[in-house]
Amino acid sequence: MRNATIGDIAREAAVGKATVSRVINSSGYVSEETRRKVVRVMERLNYHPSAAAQTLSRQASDTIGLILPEVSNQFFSEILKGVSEMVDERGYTLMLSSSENDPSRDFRALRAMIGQRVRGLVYIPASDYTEEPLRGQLRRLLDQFSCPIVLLDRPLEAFSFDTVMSDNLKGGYMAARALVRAGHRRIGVVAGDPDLFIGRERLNGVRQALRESGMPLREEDIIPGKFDERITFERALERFRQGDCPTGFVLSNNLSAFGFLRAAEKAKLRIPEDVAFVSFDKLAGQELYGLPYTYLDRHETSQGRQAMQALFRRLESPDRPVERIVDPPDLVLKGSERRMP
Amino acid sequence: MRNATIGDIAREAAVGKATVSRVINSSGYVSEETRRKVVRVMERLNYHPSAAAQTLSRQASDTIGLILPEVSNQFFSEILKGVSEMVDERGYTLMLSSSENDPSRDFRALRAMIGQRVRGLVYIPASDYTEEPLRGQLRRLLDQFSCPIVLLDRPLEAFSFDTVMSDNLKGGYMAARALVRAGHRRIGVVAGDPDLFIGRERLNGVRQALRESGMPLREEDIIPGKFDERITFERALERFRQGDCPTGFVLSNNLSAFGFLRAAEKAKLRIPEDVAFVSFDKLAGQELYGLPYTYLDRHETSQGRQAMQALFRRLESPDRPVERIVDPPDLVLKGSERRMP
DNA sequence: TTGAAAGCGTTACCAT
DNA sequence: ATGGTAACGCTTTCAA
Repeated sequence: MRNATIGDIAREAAVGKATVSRVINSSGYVSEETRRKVVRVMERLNYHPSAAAQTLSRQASDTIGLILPEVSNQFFSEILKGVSEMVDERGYTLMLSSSENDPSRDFRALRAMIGQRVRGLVYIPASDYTEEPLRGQLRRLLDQFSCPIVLLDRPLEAFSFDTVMSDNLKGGYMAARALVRAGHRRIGVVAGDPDLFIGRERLNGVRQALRESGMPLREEDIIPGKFDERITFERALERFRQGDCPTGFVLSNNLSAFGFLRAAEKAKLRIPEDVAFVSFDKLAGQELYGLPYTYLDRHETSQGRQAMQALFRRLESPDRPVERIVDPPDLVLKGSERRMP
Repeated sequence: MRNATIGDIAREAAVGKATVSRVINSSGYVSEETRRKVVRVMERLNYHPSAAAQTLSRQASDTIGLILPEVSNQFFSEILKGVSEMVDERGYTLMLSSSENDPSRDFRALRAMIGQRVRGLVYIPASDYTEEPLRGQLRRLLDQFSCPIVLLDRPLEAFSFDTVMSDNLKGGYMAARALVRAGHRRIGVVAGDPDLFIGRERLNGVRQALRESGMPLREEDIIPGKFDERITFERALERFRQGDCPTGFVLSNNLSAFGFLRAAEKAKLRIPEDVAFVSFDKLAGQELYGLPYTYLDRHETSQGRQAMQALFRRLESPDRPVERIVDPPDLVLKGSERRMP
């Protein structure tokens, strides 16, 4: 049973399609009487305008695209929440794609969004795309968007899009400083993916803080975790067993924290007695476990909302200067940073 | 700069639009030579067919809709992951809406999906809609879908859609039995939302197990948690302070567990020495904390995939009998169920 | 205040 | 094997 069309409504209400259209969009002149008549018919026939037809005719859709690297990572779920809320509030519709950190899936998602002619795109790239030919391919794809694009969480150098991201340098710095203040004299780090700017940046922040504190980061105290739980687990465990460890670590994100904590447990290291840490990103329900867990709050939901706001701002004034919103994290002390004698 | 259209391609390649269309869809006859020529032009012009135009013309979209109650609840994130994976694999596109457990937002989401003329809908309702007028409104909306609908996680009685859900009765039963086996002689429950079938069902499972074990559930041992963290926290704390408590509890979902654990901590009750439990749903990263956490694994990602598979099955054979897939949870013993002397 | 008709970018039918 | 053309459901312009 076909859905009612504007033609059906027009016929039943004995008016022209144009009039029905005006009623739908509350645009142009329609006498109150006609309006009511039309509305009644629409209700009777359960009329819902076809988004596809509207998009085609208006040459603009009501869809906002969101591409993110991992749907089921709590960090991105919170971002999704922020984006989804605002999309809803403004009466848009959300098209979601997950790249699972894979550039080819990232590109596929981009192509799908182009096909949808999305009204705006919030994009968390799977990679930094600093190397050819990927970067060129990305540019070609991004050029196809005739709508605003906001980069979220991961900036893309050499592209000038509005961007909302954390202050990663400062974050790394704050985390390391917290450990220093707690009295640690040797500090290590579970580094994020060195292929990602945000990974290097956090590491740089740590480096800088340690240098300033006169205890430069040693190469052997950098555990390459790549923002991956398993890799972090393996490397951290290896490092623990090797001995001669720092007393405190900076962890680069929530997945690093998972891996690190598993490794610590396996190595029978107590937190913070045997090994202390400060991590980027909270863990769902961390408060409960009695586990001390000091972290940098990156306001994920708020960042999602900010990205959408930036998108809407640009939608309204396309010529405004490019925006880069850099959100400084908040340090939340929960005891895991402590130095035990 | 407009996106290229099929007309542009046709002109540049000096062929008819129909031919270009055949190339796009690999349908009908096109000589290899022409095909190549057309493909070359499409690549040169970065051609991406307009999804809206295709939808309109084919009278069918490539979009799958997903409506869920809470985007940022880990349980639903995992479901989202399963759905999103399959949508991707089959070359569809995902439209996501979150109702935040609010029927009016639920309805709004449904209307949006109708407008999109989605090809299929995976629907986790915000409510059971057992009462009028809501149920009637829901029916009117659902009737507008000319595509398959699969109910996920929460069944809707009086509607005969394909359904994928947990075996909640059995889950409640298993959880309570686990406590009984562990030696508990008095068992309570943090009940889910009594307005939801799944909430009542889990409670019934617990009741049944306890009755069979000759220690019927007492009214005062039912803590009304409503699947809400805050409510559970408050009620559980109240109950703990009141004293004369069961030694073990069944918790109805992950949010109940959060609230319960916070309350236990606040009341200085140790797990499982002072109070034991078995909960529905895992917690992200629970393994890490050294917190014993016995739970029922409900295979969320798999359920998401199963829902999509059911959807595709129905898409392929619309006349097959209605399917109800009831997934029994797995009990994962992690020590929180233990009875300490 | 209203309606006829053109156009949006495809697909599919029908000729050729 | 190919192309012209009429849909598809809506918006928008223009005339009335």
